[in-house]
Amino acid sequence: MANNKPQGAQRLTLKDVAAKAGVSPITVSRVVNGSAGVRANIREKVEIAIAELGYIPNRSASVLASSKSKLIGVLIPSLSNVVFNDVLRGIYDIATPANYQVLLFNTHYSPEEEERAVRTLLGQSPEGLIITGGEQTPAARAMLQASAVPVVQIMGEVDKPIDINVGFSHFEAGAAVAQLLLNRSYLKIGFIGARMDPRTCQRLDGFEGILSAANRLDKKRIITTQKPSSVAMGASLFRELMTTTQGNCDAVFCCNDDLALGVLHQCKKMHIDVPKQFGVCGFNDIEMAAYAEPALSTVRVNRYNMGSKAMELIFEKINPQTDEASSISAYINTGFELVIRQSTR
Amino acid sequence: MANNKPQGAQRLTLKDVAAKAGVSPITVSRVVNGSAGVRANIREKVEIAIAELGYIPNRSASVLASSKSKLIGVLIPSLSNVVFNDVLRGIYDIATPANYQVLLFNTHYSPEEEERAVRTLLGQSPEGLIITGGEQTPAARAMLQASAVPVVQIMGEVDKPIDINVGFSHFEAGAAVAQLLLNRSYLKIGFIGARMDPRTCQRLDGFEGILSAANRLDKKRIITTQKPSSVAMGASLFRELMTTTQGNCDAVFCCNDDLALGVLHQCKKMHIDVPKQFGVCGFNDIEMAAYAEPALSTVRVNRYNMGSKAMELIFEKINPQTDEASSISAYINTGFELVIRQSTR
DNA sequence: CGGGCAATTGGTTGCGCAATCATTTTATGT
DNA sequence: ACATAAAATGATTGCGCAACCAATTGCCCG
Repeated sequence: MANNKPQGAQRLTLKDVAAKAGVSPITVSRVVNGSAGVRANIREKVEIAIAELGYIPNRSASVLASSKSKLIGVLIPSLSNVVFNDVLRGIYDIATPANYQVLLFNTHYSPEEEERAVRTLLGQSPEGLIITGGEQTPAARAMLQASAVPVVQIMGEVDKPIDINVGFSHFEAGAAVAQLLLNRSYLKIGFIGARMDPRTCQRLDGFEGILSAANRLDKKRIITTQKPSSVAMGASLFRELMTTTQGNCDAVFCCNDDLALGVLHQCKKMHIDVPKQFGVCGFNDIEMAAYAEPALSTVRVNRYNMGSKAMELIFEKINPQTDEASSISAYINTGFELVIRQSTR
Repeated sequence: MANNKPQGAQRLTLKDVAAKAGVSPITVSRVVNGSAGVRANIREKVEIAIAELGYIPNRSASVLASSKSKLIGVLIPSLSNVVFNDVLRGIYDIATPANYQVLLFNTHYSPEEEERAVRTLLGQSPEGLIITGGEQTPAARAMLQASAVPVVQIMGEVDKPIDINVGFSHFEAGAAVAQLLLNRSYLKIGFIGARMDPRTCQRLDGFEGILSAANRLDKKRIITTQKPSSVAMGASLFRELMTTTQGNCDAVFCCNDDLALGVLHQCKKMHIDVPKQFGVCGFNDIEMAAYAEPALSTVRVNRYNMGSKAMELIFEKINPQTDEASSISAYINTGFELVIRQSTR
């Protein structure tokens, strides 16, 4: 039995505190909200009453009365993907000190779930929204547009931003990797991708574009799956790549580092020499990339920054510091950077 | 300029929808809440009006009026630690389909931040709380006790649970690792730990207990830091261990797999043969553990389960299915499991 | 075709708080 | 000490919704 909790304790209100402190409810409200204009001795009296009673203000009532929610809604497609950890950290690190709360939804890469989450979220009068990518359903987009709430689309560069867009061009990043591998004189370059969300597809597009321009594109070397990404999946897709191409492949761009780590592992097992015989490039630059054997070449991305910058922009919009109201440009490019280690020649 | 959003659109209310549909507000409310007892034709009329107007109910008003929030508060100490990803996934996977929302707070391993978060959270009339560990401040504990909200403490076994406790004994897990290393005839066994949160300390305690009983404990072989854990930190602490003990050490228990991966990396660099010359055991069994070289022995833990089980217990408490009101035992042991791979003989 | 009953619909009220404006108290200067 | 301004405090009201109970409607049966 774990039922050592009281039942139905009557909720304390401002009035209770006011009675105890011998002031009016509104004065208590002012103390709670830290607004100036309360004499020190009264403030103290009220604070003591609050402490003794253990009063906790009712947020719903406050939001309803003031229509200020101090709430930021965040929609991300996955909780298992480490990438979003860093983004979230960036968001929380800015939001929390400002006394804002974060309501987080996992959309599982589904625009429909995303639409549902947007609807739910807008019901809470959020003061800002951070959403992933630009593939909202028309209905979700319409709600967002109509809402008068600052919206930041993060992660990728988006075609027509709803409001603000913070991220980088996955297309260009994919192209840069293709160019890198070409420059290192790999000739039969493949691609391994899992999950294949919109941003992964953009990387593939950019990648294919460069290869195709160099007359080096062979679609047989592109192995993808809708299943989630993992190290094991990387190893498995690599085996598939080797089978499909009958070994006629000398480098691969993996859509993330987990996959690439799996490829590296599999290469060792198959006695394929990386980077001489075979080049491997990942994406994201997770910590393990530097500690792999050989160390993994990859693409570094400012995940933390995307989150923190998005939050900062929302605050800037809520509370314009500069005179020219919205000097915020629609697209903030957080960039990317090739990190060349030992898995490519 | 990114200011393509309308300003101050008057918020739609039940009344607006009611007027449009030609019914009373309360009927609209019933449709919105999906309660039975609305004739199909009226329901449809209302639904059309909702869709045309794009009405979104105001959650604060609803919570205030009904004191049902459909909100679960979650307090975790870190967003960067992968461990909590899995826990969170477990929580969300149960909460979301039940139409519950999750309000997540990062306490940064600080009981003070935790207390603040508890206060904030209780102001939102949550229907359940999931918090990490049992080291709440007295004030936080008191608020929690007084709140009549189901509280689940997760991750570790807790001395005196506030309400329900889901986790496993880190003490026993640490002891089990010590016993394992002893059994594999390692004699000079060390410990490497970062962050040193309460659960890590419990693992160390259990570990020391066994070594001490076997007369094999040497505190010089225990290297810890308060700094966060990482692969790099593992390598660094290992170097420190080797310096401090002048190489008089033949195995190490790392408080998590990241650290252990760093140790493995450093061993390779220093040409130390794992597992013959030196044994390494990690903790958590993250995916990379199996793909390390040599594959890492570690301790597997049901992280996802801790989250999902915690949520299920909250639902059970909110909405008792069984007749015997609270047949929930105070402590649910999610267990752990030694996973022996190639980094130990 | 009508009586009786269950199912459906609506009116009123209050949830707890903050905005607004009115009132009282305090400080300042002469 | 008094006038005046300035600051602090209080009273009233409404935010949008659901609970509660009352009124109405439709349905089924004889």
